[in-house]
Amino acid sequence: MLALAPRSFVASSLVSQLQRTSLFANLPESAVNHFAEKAQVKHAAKGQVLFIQDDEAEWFYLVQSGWVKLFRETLEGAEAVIDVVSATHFFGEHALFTADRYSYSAQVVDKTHLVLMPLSLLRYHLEKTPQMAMNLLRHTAQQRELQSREMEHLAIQTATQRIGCFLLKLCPDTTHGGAQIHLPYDKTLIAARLGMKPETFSRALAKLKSDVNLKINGSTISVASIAALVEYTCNHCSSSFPCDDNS
Amino acid sequence: MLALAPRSFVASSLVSQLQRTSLFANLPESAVNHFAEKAQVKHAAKGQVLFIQDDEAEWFYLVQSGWVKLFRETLEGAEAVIDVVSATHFFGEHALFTADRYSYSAQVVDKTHLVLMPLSLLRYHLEKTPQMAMNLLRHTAQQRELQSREMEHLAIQTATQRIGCFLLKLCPDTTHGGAQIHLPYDKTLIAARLGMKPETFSRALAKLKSDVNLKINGSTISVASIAALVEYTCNHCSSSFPCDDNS
DNA sequence: CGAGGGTTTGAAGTGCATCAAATAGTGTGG
DNA sequence: CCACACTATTTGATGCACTTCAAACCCTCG
Repeated sequence: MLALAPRSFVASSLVSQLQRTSLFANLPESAVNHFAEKAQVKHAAKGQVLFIQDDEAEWFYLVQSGWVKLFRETLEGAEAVIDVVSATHFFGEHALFTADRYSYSAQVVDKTHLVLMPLSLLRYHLEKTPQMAMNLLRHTAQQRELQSREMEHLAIQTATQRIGCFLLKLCPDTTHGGAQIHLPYDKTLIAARLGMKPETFSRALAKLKSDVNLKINGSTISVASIAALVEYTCNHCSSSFPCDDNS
Repeated sequence: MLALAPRSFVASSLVSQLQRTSLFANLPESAVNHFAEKAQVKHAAKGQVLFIQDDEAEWFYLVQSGWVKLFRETLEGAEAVIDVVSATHFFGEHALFTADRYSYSAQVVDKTHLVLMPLSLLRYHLEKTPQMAMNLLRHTAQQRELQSREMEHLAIQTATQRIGCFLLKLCPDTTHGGAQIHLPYDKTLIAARLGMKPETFSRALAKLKSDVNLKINGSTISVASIAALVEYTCNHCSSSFPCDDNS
């Protein structure tokens, strides 16, 4: 859920952008064009709320650039962050299966470019274009897989280990030895994303720093040894590193 | 994820059983027959392991009766229970999207009747029978929805509240006032299912008992006031009761 | 009746949250 | 370019929730 978009993503045409996403891959060009015609591009600033839980759902969203927080709130004001999505990722599409209501809220957390497409069009093409149903099915199944890993993490890992896992997903796969990474968004938001409080995040990151030899400078972190981080983190997870390869 | 099968489920013919599941509903009869022909019925005793994580996946499973635990294990032996499934529920089908390997282990926790069907047949019909793809898509999307609620619970609810939610799902929807319910499986397993230790479960249930006036007799529990339980539990959740209506 | 697993209870420790306050960092208007 | 205002982050002190380890209890089944 943390993969970053290729640099060229935003620069290319809308149709070509769509074709490079999991949902529109290998679709008849006419279908992709149909979506591109009905699409609306929207530019949103930090803090803007795109929709809230239980809203009637009309659109689903593709992120071109930036970051969007997907979350739920309880009556008491506690917030559960479901996901934080970036370029090439979709959200809101699942409202098709929840009586056309969004089941979470979405808020922009950084300057963001979005593509809005009608859910009705998606529904139409799910029926009409079998490849689209297969694409969405594959996509949804993979999301479910990722989610169930996160459930496992919440249930059996410590805060420090969850942070380690988060950092590992930010390391380029090709890297051996060490890596220099950059936190993609607010530490406060990362904390919420990992199911902990900001104070806990701060302390747990400090612990990780001393335990596996990190250098931390604001939101830039250099990992001396990825192997050490893997050992620290992944031994307490059911999957072995790298665990995010959806082949 | 806790819905129980109608009593008549096991008694009916295999084809009719299939047709009453979300995956086979509204399918051409020829397709359902095709699955029924290739299906194997299997009877498994408590403790039997059906497959383990990373096994090559050949079958997906429908539960006719009994209970099956789906879980993952870490190197250290910690166990995360993904789900505990009963009659009319499927599992193993998602291996289609994870390179034909199961991504969790499955163990029978009570005398269980299963129907095994080849994943290859499912793959074939997903391509050939659009309604089947739509059915699986709807099913997967709903599972994802349920999962994300559980993630929320793990992140922001206390052990006691999670137990309250679990009990509420066992109450017949139609009930007003009070209800008498029966825990469907081991308390130890329920604890694991809810992401806590058996000791914690025991103590948290005792707390719930005194806080919302339960009567507990072994695995039989009577709830004096469902409303009280709802207030205790659902105010700390983003969805309002009843939250499991997938319309 | 006895063995073994499930369940409860107790005592002590750990991890995370909470509340409060200090510090660092960022963007703004002057 | 600087000072201020505001937010993000860190740090400290304390409390609660959950776990751990250990032992007792209970229940079922051979």
